[in-house]
Amino acid sequence: MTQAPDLQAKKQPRQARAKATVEALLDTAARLLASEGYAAVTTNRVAELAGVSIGSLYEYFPNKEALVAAALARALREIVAEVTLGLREALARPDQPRGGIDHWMRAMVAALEQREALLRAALREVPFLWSISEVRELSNTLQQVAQEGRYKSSRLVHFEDPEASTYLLMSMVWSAILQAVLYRPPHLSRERLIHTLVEMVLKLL
Amino acid sequence: MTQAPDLQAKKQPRQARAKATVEALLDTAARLLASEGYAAVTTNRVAELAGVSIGSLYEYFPNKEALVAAALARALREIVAEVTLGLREALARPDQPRGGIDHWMRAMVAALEQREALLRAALREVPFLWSISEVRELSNTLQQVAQEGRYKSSRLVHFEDPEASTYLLMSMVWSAILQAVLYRPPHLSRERLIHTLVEMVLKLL
DNA sequence: AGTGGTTCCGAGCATTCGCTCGGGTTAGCT
DNA sequence: AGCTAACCCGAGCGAATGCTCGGAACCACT
Repeated sequence: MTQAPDLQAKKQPRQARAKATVEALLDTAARLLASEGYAAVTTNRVAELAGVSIGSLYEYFPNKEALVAAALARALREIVAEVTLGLREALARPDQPRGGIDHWMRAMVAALEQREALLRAALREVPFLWSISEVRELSNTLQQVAQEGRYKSSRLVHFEDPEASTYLLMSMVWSAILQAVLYRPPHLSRERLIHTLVEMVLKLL
Repeated sequence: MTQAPDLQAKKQPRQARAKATVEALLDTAARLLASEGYAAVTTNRVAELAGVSIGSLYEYFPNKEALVAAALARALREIVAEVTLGLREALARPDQPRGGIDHWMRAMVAALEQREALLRAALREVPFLWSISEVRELSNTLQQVAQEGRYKSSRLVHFEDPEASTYLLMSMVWSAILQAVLYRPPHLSRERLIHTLVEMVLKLL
């Protein structure tokens, strides 16, 4: 398998001007990846579109991979934050458990749909995706969030193997939503997806 | 997004000698993709490792993408065949429904595990994966297999929306297995995965 | 105004890789 | 044997791309 590249940031921007440069580079990299795919993300092009010279790019990122990794890590952190917030809101609702689960599902769908193109390109084309720490830790993070939901809600999962069940249930729901958002199966609208998933989860709890 | 490349075969091998050449190229491409990732699959390298000249490679494949696509399509057809066979065997078992479901799950896990590295590289790195027709049709094919299983088994799924439910259930189980095989979560052994999945599916039927 | 650190610049180097093309070799047939 | 089509060969072309490097411009501080 391909060797994991160096993803460490090279240098920290100190002045405000430099911070803006780095932000512009990250934005442009993400935009380009989402709209034209990984092959279109060339360092020269990113620098040009960001209104920055290629030399400046290499002041803050050791190589191309580190740039893309930073852009993806930022997007992933946003997603995790939104899903976590969604769970908190879900637990606060009076119409448990259906209302809570429904709300949480919608939060996940929204978080993924907002970044649909970026996620598609990342998952399908970025070779070093799994050497980005935020990506590797995602499933653990999600599992922790799910466990928290299980503890705090009044309902409990009744399985012989609650740990594996929670992990699998979360993993399955997440995969199904991701799949549906990215692949858009023609006969499965967003509403139908959410409703069916809610029913299935309720049946399992 | 990147434009879909031409994946049509250029010319058919007629003599046995030529057929062997094509097979060697497909084998080598798959092996290289599985062991070193997509970046390592260069046409010159594939030809060299296959013991064939680069000129001969381009006799039978119009471009690099078509070569990789052909190798992946072959692997996918094998997987579908094994999963379909697994369902037939499952339906013939006396210990329904648990024994059948368990058997089918094992068939899926085995089919995917056998090609673990190849699938990992394909799913993570091959940019044009979704312009391969066998890939695009996979989820439909699987759904049809699942529908067949639902009809032929004595048990029926009792959902308000049986079509969406079957699709989602199949999609979720498939994703969960694929996920588990490719990412090998540390606390989820094969046995634990299969057992938990069987329990969940039984609970949903 | 001087100074040292920070930021920015962009032409071009070095390398890689997909693919062509002109020509040689082999198989199958009469 | 002679002929044609199928098959095979591999040096090298052309284009793309990651990244360097020497130096200019800018900022914050005294």
